Amino acid sequence: MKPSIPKGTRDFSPAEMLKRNFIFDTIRAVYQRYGYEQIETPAMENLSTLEGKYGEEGDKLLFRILNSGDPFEKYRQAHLEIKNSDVTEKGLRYDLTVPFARYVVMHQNEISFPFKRYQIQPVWRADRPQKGRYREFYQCDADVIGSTSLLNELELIRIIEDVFDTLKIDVLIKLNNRKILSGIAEVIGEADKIIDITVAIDKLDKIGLEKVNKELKSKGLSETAVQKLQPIILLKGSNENKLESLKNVLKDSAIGKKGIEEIETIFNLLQSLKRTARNLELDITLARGLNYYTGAIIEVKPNDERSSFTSSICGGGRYDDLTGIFGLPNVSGVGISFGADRIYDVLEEVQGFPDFSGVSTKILFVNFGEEEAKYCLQLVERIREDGINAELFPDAAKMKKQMGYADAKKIPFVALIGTEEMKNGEITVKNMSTGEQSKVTMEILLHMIK
RNA sequence: GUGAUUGUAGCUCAGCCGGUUAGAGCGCUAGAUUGUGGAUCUAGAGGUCGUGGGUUCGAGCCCCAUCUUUCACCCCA
Repeated sequence: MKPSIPKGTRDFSPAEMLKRNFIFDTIRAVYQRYGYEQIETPAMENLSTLEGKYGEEGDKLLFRILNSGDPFEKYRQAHLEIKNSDVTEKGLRYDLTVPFARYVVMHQNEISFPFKRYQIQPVWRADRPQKGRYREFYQCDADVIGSTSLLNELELIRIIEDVFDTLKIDVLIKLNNRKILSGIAEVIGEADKIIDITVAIDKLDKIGLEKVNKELKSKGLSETAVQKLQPIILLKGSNENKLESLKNVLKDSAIGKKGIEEIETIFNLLQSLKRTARNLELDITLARGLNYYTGAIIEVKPNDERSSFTSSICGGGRYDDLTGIFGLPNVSGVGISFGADRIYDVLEEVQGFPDFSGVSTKILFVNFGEEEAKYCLQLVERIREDGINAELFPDAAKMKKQMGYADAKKIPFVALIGTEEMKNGEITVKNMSTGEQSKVTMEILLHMIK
């Protein structure tokens, strides 16, 4: 049979794993520097945990796992109609936030709040694959749960800056607040249509004002409401200018004013760190994940001409009551998630990966035969004791084969030890990039390849 | 879920109007070179033309279905 893998999934070869680990290691190091602790949760969750948390669309994109055995058998025999819930009760996780909420509720007695956790694991969505969209991809989440302080929002923004600074990706961080969106819906007299409004204006960049207005009307917004909305969604200028305008627009909305206050607090905190925040933009058309965000909404996009990515590579926000549905009310959380696979694609486009040659094996010992190999084994052990990656070729293959192996694997040094070297206690070492070759002692060799 | 698009050697791709035994470059293996990789030369291996049907005297090429690739919509990391 011809081997294949499921649609939207990928294999990762050694060269790709070096790059992927560069991303994971960077994010992990930053998370740890800010005091976040790692957890993992199972690949599969009970469907009761997942269903209804991601909206109608999300439910369709859940991978459901068929119960083991032949779950259809008894229904078939009795000629009964079969419902999904009869044959599947588990599903692959769709994101890391909902499983985390479940984790917090189940482990609430072991956790001392506020709990700062990070989690780097794959998630699965039965989406049609396309640019930057896979059916299996890694999310790198950090959340703070059990604290309403806006210092957490500030910290997450600083984490985003640190990660992309380290990865050397220019980004634009967009910030909004769900309370501002609620305020806007309120002042235009369409408070109950907030989801329709936010979904529509979120597309402003993409489809333009005209189509946004058309969508708004098709969702049942009145002409006057749409007209009232125009100056608000077209707000331009600096963050300060936008905030001043919004204060005026939302002066009669308590919730709207609260949202403005939160945004201002975050900006002020950033300024107190003497950060210019030039890559931080207040964007009131930013809606995202409306299903559980209640306060801050964060989205990060690449800001580099060489990248064709217009979709987000990191997103997040505050959700006031995510654990409520699992029976633990009044616990607020705020978090972000880096999309590792999209960051990978961006780094490829901007050629931002460092050179990984020589990060693996530093020296290969050529195998000339049983006796020589046995002798080399001790030397390889000695080199590894110093923490240097070294290997002995397992077969007494032809020199051409062994040298070719070193070449293909970009191993910078090759040691050749035959009967002559064994007798004299020497090591013939060849520098594979210059072609130079010399006879040295172990001490000198260690110095050379360190 | 909707609309396009792709599939020929390990990889990148040719393949004429439907016509005999499907080609190239790179890679791979072996040799030139029995203790020396990359460069060169020589030889060799490697194909169910994604899969299953159909049309035809004849299909890599046309038709249908299906899987897959890529892209857009919806939605999203």
